[in-house]
Amino acid sequence: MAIIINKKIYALVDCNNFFVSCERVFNPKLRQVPVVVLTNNDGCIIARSNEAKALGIKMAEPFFKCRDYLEANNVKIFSPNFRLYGDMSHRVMSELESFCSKVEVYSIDEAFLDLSEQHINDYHKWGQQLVDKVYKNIGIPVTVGIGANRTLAKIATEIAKHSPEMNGVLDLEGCHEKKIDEYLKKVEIQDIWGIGRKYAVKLRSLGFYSAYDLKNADIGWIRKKLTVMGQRIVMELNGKACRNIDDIRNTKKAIASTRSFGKYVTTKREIAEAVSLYVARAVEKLRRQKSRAESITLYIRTNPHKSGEQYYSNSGTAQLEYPSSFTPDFVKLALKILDNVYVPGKKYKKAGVFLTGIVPESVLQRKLFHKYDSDSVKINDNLMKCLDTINGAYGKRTLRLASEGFERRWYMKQNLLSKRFTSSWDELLVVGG
DNA sequence: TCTGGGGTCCTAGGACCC
DNA sequence: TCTGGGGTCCTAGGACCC
Repeated sequence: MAIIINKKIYALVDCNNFFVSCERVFNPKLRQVPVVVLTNNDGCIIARSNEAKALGIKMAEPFFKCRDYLEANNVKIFSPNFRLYGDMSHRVMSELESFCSKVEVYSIDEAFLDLSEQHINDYHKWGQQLVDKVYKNIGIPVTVGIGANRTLAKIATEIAKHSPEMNGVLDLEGCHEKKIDEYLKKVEIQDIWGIGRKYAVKLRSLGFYSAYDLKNADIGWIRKKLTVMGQRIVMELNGKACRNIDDIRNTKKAIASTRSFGKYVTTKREIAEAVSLYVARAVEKLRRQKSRAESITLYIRTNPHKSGEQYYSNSGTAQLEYPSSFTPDFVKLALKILDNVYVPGKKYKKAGVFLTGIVPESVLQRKLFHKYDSDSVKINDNLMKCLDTINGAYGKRTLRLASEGFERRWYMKQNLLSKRFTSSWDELLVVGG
């Protein structure tokens, strides 16, 4: 009797130079010219068009260091427009659903498609159709890599991106094993998904330079050096499927809101304003995923890049008596922590809050010996619902806590922002205007 | 003058229990 | 001076991802 084992097969769809591509959709003048997008606060470069890459502009390069060079080469520069990118991402992901019933959104610009149960005769052709359709309907160029697991699909995408003759598609499953090995030999160790800078240094010092080298490593030994994560990578390079993406990614286990300040901040009052805003944002995310949280961590720090000044960073965590999603509960705690970690006389550059101990909204666990007043929780829930509704309809921060401040001189820099073409009536694209 | 933000998973080690 | 063994839970810290 034959035992049929369902063979796994995955595709990774990766948007090319995603943030740049989003800007280009609404501004055709940006095509064929070098374009970069910066991080918040116009700090570093996070996205580069191919033309910008060809100029030797590096990923994560601080903007102030290369500004002159960019301007001299007439590179178009943008502050990040995350509303626009989020919206475009959503459109791409919806389009992918017409190609596969199991789409795992992995990041703003990537999704894995589990093709194991799809009936596809020719994967390569299927991939090409996908690339064409997404570009035609949304205007975003994508690359598709296909393999026996997510690691190999990722590798296929990387190879396809650097091989123009592949036209954006590589199907490793359609290759003989020898051919796959040939590809793996060309993939450098630090380009494998899950091998970062530290591990790459370690592995190279031990004689592993390519994905092919790692594929043939002793698995027990790798486990000791790189934990089970490393073990799984080696198994996947050998064709087994064992790395999973958390299916329930939309309910997060931790929620953060952190930002650098647009300028140095010294007073506790200004930091308190920023912290109030970050808390408000984090708790809003918490409510959006229908959860409550029990503890909050706050950290503040000075500029770690500034030599000659003592770097200062400190954090504190505080617990509520029961899980909450009521913003003022967390603001109160955060400001109390701030009293403990704030040291006068320092130039602060960044602050952040993390919410942890997250539980579903419905599970309001009553802790013994603690006062839990269900009536006031109901009132607070309604108050927050009202606030979220108004902010949803009239724009974020229409209603906010007075503690967030009004001047906000610490707010991040965004000097080169493009318009919110897709999310603001005032900023729709004007044709022929 | 100017260096992002938001996540995940894993392990070691301490606290605590019987 | 001697000073068990085994389990669980929690947290901090380190690695990684985009």
